[in-house]
Amino acid sequence: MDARLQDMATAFMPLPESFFVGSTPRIAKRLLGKLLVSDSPEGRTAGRIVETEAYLATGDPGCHAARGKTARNAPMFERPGTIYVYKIYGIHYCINIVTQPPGIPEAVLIRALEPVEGLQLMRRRRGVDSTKELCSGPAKLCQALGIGPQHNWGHVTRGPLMVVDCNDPPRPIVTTTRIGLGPNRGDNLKLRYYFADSDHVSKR
DNA sequence: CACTCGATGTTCT
DNA sequence: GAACATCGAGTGG
Repeated sequence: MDARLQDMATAFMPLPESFFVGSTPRIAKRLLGKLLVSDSPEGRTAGRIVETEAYLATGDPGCHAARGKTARNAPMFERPGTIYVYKIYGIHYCINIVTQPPGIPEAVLIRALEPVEGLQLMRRRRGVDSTKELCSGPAKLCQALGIGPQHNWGHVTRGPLMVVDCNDPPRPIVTTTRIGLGPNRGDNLKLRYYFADSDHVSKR
């Protein structure tokens, strides 16, 4: 294997399942700065994770699994690293990564990316030009990366959707309340995390 | 800028 | 029926 291929292999080595073991808020913070890489027949798209939210199995009425297992939330009960894609408001998709052992439904919602690779493909899929508009929201980034129901039940350690460490230096993180939850649904819990200096988060 | 509202499928009351 | 981990078009300041 020549040096260039070696670099590629290193650069796109997915994080191991053990990365997704631990307390969910901790994993949500640790995911900031990692790359989400999506391969499809149209090409590769990738972005740096700059905003996440944690959803907990207990004491969190905003969690999709707060009232038990359903056909929709069943992937949340699987192994750490399992991909949970759901449809919201009938038209958009959002992606979560499971963070607890089987039977404990906790996950991290990926809320925003800084576009890194395949920006032209992202623009085509999104129908917008502005780089800031490509991935600055949970449904926007799914559209930009071509994420849909075909990825549900998948696992981020085995393509076509992977989380990759690129050894970025640490950056200051803001911890605050989650977006889009109504009253009494855990809207007071500080389980949202984003890079303070990022221009690509969904909301300040 | 801020705000309202429509799109539309699944889940829950 | 109503709510929903959203987005974008439209309106008004």
